[in-house]
Amino acid sequence: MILNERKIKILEAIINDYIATAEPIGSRTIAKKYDLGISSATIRNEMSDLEELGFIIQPHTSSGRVPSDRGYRLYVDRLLRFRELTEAESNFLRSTVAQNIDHIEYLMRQTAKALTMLTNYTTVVSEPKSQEVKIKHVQVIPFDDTSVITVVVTNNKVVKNNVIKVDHAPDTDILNQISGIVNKAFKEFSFEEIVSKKAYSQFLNSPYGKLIDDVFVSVIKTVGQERDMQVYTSGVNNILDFPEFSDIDKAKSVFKALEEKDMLINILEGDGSHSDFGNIKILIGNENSLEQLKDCSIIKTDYKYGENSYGSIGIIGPTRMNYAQVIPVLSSIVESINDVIKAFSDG
Amino acid sequence: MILNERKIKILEAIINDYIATAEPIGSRTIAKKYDLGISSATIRNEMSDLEELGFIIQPHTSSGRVPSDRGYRLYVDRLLRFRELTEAESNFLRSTVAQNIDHIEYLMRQTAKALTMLTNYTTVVSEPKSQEVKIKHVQVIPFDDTSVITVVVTNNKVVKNNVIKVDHAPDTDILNQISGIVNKAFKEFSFEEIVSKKAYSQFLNSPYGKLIDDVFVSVIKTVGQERDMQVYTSGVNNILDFPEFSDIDKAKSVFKALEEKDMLINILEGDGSHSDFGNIKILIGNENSLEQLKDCSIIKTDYKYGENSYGSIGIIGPTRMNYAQVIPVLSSIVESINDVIKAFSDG
DNA sequence: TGTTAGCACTCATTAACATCGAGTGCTAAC
DNA sequence: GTTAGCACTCGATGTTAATGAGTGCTAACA
Repeated sequence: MILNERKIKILEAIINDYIATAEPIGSRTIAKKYDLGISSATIRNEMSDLEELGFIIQPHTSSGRVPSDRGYRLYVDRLLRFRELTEAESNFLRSTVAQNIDHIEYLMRQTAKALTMLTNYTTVVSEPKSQEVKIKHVQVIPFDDTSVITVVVTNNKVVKNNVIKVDHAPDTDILNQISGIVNKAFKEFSFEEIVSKKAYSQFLNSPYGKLIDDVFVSVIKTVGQERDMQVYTSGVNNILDFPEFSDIDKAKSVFKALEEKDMLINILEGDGSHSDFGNIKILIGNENSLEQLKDCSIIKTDYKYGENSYGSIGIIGPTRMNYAQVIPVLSSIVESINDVIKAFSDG
Repeated sequence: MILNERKIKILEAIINDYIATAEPIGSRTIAKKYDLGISSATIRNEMSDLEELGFIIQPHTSSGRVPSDRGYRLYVDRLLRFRELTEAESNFLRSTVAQNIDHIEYLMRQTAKALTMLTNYTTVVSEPKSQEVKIKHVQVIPFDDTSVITVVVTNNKVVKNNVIKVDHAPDTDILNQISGIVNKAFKEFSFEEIVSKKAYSQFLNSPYGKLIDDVFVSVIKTVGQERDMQVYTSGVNNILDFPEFSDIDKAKSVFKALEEKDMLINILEGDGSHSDFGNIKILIGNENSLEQLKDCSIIKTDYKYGENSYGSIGIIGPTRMNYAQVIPVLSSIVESINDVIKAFSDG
């Protein structure tokens, strides 16, 4: 059986309609609504074929048809025509990025918020990470009599900090010297040499040996820490607005997947064998590895922030999500981030 | 009509039962389950009185009774007997606090998580804020050729940072000097004098005048910024586990209230005229000012973190939440925070 | 006078059943 | 190959009756 032009037209009609209404579509509806020049009976025959080919599904005998994952896949691969962003939408995204480009945390949060606002789906944004995290600078800062704070800046422009307890906090000058020692060590020695304390053993017996050791340990801990990988979500509750999740248990299962940081990272980093549009990857329904998201699609991509450092952005909605709109929106904001970051870096 | 001992016993039975089952309670159930030595008919009469007094409500003629907000209020004020925490629970809370005491962000997140784990309700934790935010220390840190990072530590041990663009980034020594200037200014001048640039006008014409000005502006912005007030939530989706929110619209309305940061701050800071137990405040149903949370109760308190700096913790559940358990749990974790912070500060 | 057994009554819930209508597959004619 | 026509399916909707948990009231009792 061949997938001729007419079958594709019908499939497209079904998908477009289903995206808009979330209701199974019958042959008569198509015959009336789309001017295909054929009768409902003919459409009926074609639909029967489309079902056999696996592109549509009949929830029960005597109901209309609903697109299958495979149907959406064909639609996304071959039929999709993007909806252009309006001037206002572009400006909104661009200014969101521009206003927050100097602060990665705000940028992630506001990006998530903006995407949710424009799409009404759920957005997930992960912190930029490089293959190899490099320490750009460490600074030890005084806090009070018995504690100092170490601040670590990494090559992905992420700033982390930790409090260190001391018997008696040294003054700023001493702390600056210690900072100098630490920075020098991170420049001149390998990570292993630092972990083994070889890189700074000579300082261990100095009056501030204990503090210096504490600072190194704290920095290593901070950088190596998994608990630190931030992921922001926005619009999780929008799930409840879609009729496919009006069954509370289905909604719960999606929520479960979206509430654990590990799961979210999984979603964003999970395979997605090939890129669908430019750098954008699309996972439809069961293409996704998470059982809980089998009724969802994920549209995701990476953004660059800092040298060699990439974070991810994903938009999650029901499989019948509005691909034609979401992809340009996502594409646009990533373009903005890359542009603005570049302009920012160039001064 | 007087609220005698027997009526109170019956009310208590109704509330305990309703907290456990979420089902309206009838007179026969009470007669059978609780050995009050009176027949269901007598209980019926008493229940009728209790309804007239406003402590219980009949959802419809011929159904059992359900506690009203006023009923819960009486229960909380006069009848509540706390459930002691087990050794394991105490240890869990204490170690959660101890492991994160050096980092306010983790502390907030893990506190929220731990409370949700023990109670199965929703937890909200807000960042510590002092009446007056004081700047403990400012440090300017090198990043790359065209940007430096300012790190601001405030008296509530919160660390904030901002990227500043420069034409050509000075070396660490110069940045340390600049940090020195800034810190000195914040020590010796009033906030107004800094905002008006009077405090550092003498430096504005030096080679690094532009950068110095940028740093001051950035610090002021950082400290004054409302967008920065962090609030963490945990277990929001647990709402769906309670039958009172199996109506998806009711759940949505609660979610709405819990998804906006402003709302959450509102919840945590909202009045709550008097403290119910020690420093713990309880808002039952409509006692809460948010319409969306009229079917919820909020149990909240403050914790101290850093000098004169307080954050809030709130636990939100249905009005029939397990007050007897939640209050000791909340009480315990705050005690832990205060203890551990104290031990930590004392060295 | 307070308590209680008894009884009529209420009303949400559930099940059984009929009806409706959107949609199908199949057949026969064009 | 297309289509009109028709019998059939099945979810959705509505009606009715039965069930049972619960009430309020009354009259008798201690």
